[in-house]
Amino acid sequence: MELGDFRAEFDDALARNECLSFFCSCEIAYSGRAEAHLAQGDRMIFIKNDNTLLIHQPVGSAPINYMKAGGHITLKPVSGNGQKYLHLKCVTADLKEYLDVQIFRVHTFMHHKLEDGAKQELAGNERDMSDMLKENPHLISDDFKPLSREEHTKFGFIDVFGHDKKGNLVIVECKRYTAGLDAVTQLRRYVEKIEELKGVKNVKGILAAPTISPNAKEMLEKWGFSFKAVEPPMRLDRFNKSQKSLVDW
Amino acid sequence: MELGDFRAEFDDALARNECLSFFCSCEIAYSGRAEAHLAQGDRMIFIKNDNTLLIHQPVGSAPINYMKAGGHITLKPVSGNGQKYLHLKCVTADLKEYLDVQIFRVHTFMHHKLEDGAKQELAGNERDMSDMLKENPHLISDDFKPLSREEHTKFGFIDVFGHDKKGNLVIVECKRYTAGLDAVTQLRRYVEKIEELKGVKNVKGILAAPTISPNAKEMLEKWGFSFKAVEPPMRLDRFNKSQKSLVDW
DNA sequence: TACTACATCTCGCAT
DNA sequence: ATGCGAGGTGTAGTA
Repeated sequence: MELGDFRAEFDDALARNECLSFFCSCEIAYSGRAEAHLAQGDRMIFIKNDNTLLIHQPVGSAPINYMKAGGHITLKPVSGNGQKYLHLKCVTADLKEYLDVQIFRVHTFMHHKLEDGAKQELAGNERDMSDMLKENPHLISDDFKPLSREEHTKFGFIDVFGHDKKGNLVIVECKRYTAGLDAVTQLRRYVEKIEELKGVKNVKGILAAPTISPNAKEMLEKWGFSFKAVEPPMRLDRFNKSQKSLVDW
Repeated sequence: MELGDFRAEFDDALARNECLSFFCSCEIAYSGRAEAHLAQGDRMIFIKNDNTLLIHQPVGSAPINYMKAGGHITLKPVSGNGQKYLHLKCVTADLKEYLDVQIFRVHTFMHHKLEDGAKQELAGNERDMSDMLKENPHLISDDFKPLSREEHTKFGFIDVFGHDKKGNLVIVECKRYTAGLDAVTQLRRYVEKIEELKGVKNVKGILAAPTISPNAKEMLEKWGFSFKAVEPPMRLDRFNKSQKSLVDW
């Protein structure tokens, strides 16, 4: 696609607040929270309604460059060093971040006004897991009595909080995947804070997750906490519902 | 765009391992690490060389749905309930994750073979910050003598490790942004492990970051550690280099 | 492969 | 706005 034509259509689409996407050959520089440079190559570039700008290489999940919503976007022709190219620029409102793209060739370009008010519903996150543990305390232990869930304190928030028959306070930290060292330190922080706050010493810490890493287990036991193997809820759902069709959710 | 035409062109482009991007009206279901559903609306869909699949709503940085590289992608026509649509499906090789997209309308479509072997150079990450502190130990204190950087141990890795003139071991944990509770617990874990490993008690913990949150500071001081205000390196670079042009990196 | 921590993390929620 | 933690986190580095 000829660069002049591209520029005219780009500006027009941008002015109408459409979404834009194009494949191009470009070179990229970013300056802001870090400094980055990417040599010339083919990429796909997206610009959204809110001026979010995403640049993707032909492989990988994460964008190689991006600017968050609200940036100021411009596209200017440049002639220099015997070559012509377009300079796509995006600057944040506070002028702290810059993205500069030298566009040498545009392979294909499309733009359209997109309408979408839908929000994704999601099941099987950590919140659902703590719900499950509060509703099914036997998954933790026979004498666990949950009192609250997602208790917010100024030093963090506790997934499930309760007590046992022996009068111990019990704090449960749950993770959907293999619990690591960070999960243990997090649990420890909560336990110590509750002990301090309530002025007691009989606070039990329980880490509930499908699995735990060896080092984390070692540290957990050293601190007198315990691990309880618990599957995250949506895995159980799928097992129980035996292959219901995915399209009709 | 007519759905039949789209399908033919889609299959052809996919077979040739091109990158594909299109705007469409669709409804989405995901099942795998969680269960998700997104009602009908306009989105942009990307498919990369490695079968990475990304779906973006018209606003926001993160994809609303995605499948990582290596999935098996198919597009089939469906007639049912008096309506016709296309069923875009992506399944991981281990069959543990499914993405199902009902495509009701395709607004625009493009595809092209992208060639890109470039890798991004990036400066100003945490590694650069620990480098800076090792090279300029006075940023920590006048008597800090660094010994190693990014020391890997089985219980985590320490950003900068050294000692002072009084013979204390010194562990520096650095963060590029405001240090929070997690940074303090991380530092504490390293300090305690080193004390245990070396059988000593004189290990000083220092948290180096541009700022620290109030709760984190409270916890830091309670544990006898200290905070040192340090700017991440690339901010200094920009200040020192006084506005060098961004395009010529 | 598993484990660990960073990320220009992003996002949501609560203060 | 800031603080805090989850995320279908993704990604890199290492044992």
